[in-house]
Amino acid sequence: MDSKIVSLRSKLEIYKAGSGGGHIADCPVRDVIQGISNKWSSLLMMALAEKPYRFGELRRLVPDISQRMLTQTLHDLQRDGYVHREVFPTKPPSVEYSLTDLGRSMFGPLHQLLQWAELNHGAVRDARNAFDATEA
Amino acid sequence: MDSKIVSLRSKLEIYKAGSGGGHIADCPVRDVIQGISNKWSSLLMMALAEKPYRFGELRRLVPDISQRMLTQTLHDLQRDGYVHREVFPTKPPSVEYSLTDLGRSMFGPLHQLLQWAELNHGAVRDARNAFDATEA
DNA sequence: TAGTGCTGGTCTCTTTTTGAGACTTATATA
DNA sequence: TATATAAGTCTCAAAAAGAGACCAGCACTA
Repeated sequence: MDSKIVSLRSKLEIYKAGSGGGHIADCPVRDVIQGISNKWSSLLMMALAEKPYRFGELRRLVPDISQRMLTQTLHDLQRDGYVHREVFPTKPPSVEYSLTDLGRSMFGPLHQLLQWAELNHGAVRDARNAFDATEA
Repeated sequence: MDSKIVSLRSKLEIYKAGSGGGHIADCPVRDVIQGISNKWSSLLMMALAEKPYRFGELRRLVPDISQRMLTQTLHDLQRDGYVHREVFPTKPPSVEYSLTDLGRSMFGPLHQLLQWAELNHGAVRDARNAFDATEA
């Protein structure tokens, strides 16, 4: 058994134990992971890892995100310290979003996962097709 | 510029290009990532990476997941080929969930991200506190 | 000078997703 | 006979996400 896995498991146990008054912040791993486990976070991290982008550029880059969710996801990423927001006093004012050091640090492992996805999407698609064929 | 990032970026472009009739499956990376970027997937992967678990055990291990979402998330993980579901003909029948080879393969990079979260939750918490202090 | 467009959003409304919790079926146990 | 257990499903309420109108301030155009 990998000791690292056992270590993460123990974090899970901490939360499990406090089923009475336990709050999500009691499990640090969950607290951090749930901040980036949503539909748009990893996609925006991927874009910003390439280079800083302005609000409108991100909107065009990810055409199926609503303005509302783009605002909110960037706000959340900024709050967690992954993204820096800078307003330039142009007319009209423009806003640039870029990764912070913490954001670049987090993108390291995230990037590994994205690469796995790129390499293995075939296997996942096949599994999905096989599953759908047998259950339907 | 890291050529790997550019490579992933090009995948994003493919989807961007097809804004007319583009479907999410046109971007393989997004297709795979969105299957695991949700509230419970990584948590259940983390649990099952330790050892196989039965339905009721998982429910007790993660006390704040609803039975409905546990069923659905396991179903989705099984559909994507990460999880194997086995029914044992006991009375009443019991069901065991375990990782497949594909699931273990995906857990490699996911685990790196979980470890990052474990190591850096302090920095994230600090960033959050600082942000909340200035905006309030 | 009125009209138009650009910026980066917010506001409201509708649809989708999630959560809470009762209910099920078949068997074992008290 | 009453109760418990397993692994769910079903229904209804609450929360989150998506669609799209709307906003302010300024520059450019007609």
